[in-house]
Amino acid sequence: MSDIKVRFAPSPTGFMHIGNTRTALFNWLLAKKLGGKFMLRIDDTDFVRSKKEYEDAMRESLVWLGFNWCEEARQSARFERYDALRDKLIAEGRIYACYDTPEELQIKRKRAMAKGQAPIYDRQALQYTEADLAKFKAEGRKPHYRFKLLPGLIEWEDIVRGHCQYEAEKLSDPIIIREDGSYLYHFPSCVDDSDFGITHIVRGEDHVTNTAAQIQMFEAIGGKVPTFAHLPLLTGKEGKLSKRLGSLGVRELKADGVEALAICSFLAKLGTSDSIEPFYSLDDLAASLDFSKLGRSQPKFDEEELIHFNTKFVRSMPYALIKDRFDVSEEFWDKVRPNLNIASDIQVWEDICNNAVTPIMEDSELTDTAASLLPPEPWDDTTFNTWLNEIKQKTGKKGKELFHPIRKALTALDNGPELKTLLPLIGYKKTLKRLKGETA
RNA sequence: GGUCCCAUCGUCUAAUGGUUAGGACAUCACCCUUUCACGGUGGCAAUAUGGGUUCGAGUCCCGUUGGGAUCACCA
Repeated sequence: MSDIKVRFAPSPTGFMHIGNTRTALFNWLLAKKLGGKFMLRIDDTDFVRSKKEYEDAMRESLVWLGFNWCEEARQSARFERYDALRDKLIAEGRIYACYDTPEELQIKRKRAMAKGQAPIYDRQALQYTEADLAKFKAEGRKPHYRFKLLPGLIEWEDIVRGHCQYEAEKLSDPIIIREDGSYLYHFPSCVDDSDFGITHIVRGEDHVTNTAAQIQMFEAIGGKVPTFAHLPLLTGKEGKLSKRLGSLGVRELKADGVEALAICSFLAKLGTSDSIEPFYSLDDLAASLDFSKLGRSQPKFDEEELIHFNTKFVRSMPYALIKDRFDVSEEFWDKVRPNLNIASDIQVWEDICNNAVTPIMEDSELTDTAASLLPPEPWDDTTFNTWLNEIKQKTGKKGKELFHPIRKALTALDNGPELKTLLPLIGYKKTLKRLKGETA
């Protein structure tokens, strides 16, 4: 076992959606491919927005998707650890108190931008006088805290972006502790990644500038800087699709009959030079993972395409994947699956073959004739053709006029598997009754 | 506006500076199927733009245009 370890760190402030899923997927696949571990971390430092309901739903989605995790942590249980490191860094001068109000900061930002300058924090807090401090105290103002970035070039080798570099001077010192004392994302995330031995961080490219700041944070807390991979963000027709704007929930997709593995196959290959094709196990998908095949531009995610792909996925899905979900035989599945749109439609066909169907009579004359000519069982491979030819001769009907009324009488549907394969599944008795217009 | 990133068929992408610019998905046509489908075979379809470097540029350089990210007391 290698010491490779990755994590998926959702904040329980919403449901699992397509953007989340992609991030989790790439992390899981990387761990699998490298023989490493995948851990789940609940980033619930935002008490206001974090909800148990979301957390539960997230786990449920993760399980459904097949992303099993071997370890779990929760940030809200680790405040003592963060506090200790916070105090250490405050003592070292790397974390400093600020008393600007959000309004003041906003004004500063706007003013800087209006002047064509970078809207980065001016570090006024580093120049407070005793008098300033006394005044804030008298006013009852509470501080928030920032992490002080050291000047210089911050560099890293990104698995997907290659060499990356930022000048620390052009970045804003990130706020890491709110006025109410609660932690923001940056700091706990670095502490945890360091403490839990995370070796690779795979996330969306909306985090690249965060990475620059966090590299200094890892160094400040004496942690090892992990290897980063920043995935190009998915875009939709309406613009970007991120964990905040992402509207396409995994639960909804599941409810619509989209297979977990279809989602994974699709997301893993979208934006790569591999063609999007069905993978019927996550292990196979992991084996095919290759970051060098990822493009650098932002792929468009189209739900229609996913749905379409899912249909293709289902139609060649092996029996092993559905045998515990539906009570049908392998033979039945193999015969009917080329006509399914979603897997659960197999139930519809199961019912048509084994339960009562009220036929739809389009051409009674034809179906009556068909009934009178229906040969008794046992049937063999030639039975259907022979039978149909007799109906054709007797009625003079052919093509669609011949097939459609029979199909409607037998299945009450417009389309489906070949009648030839369907007939033996329905059987003589039901066939005969339905041709006569009886519910059977 | 500062910083960072991106730009090839409708979509995802391939192409050591030399290819008829390739593949996949979609689409269209045809074939198979005595029906709808499934399946099979083909066709259509692209280097954003202006300069430069070079014998030769999708590829290297500069500009322009367009897009995205970030600059939150969100993550």
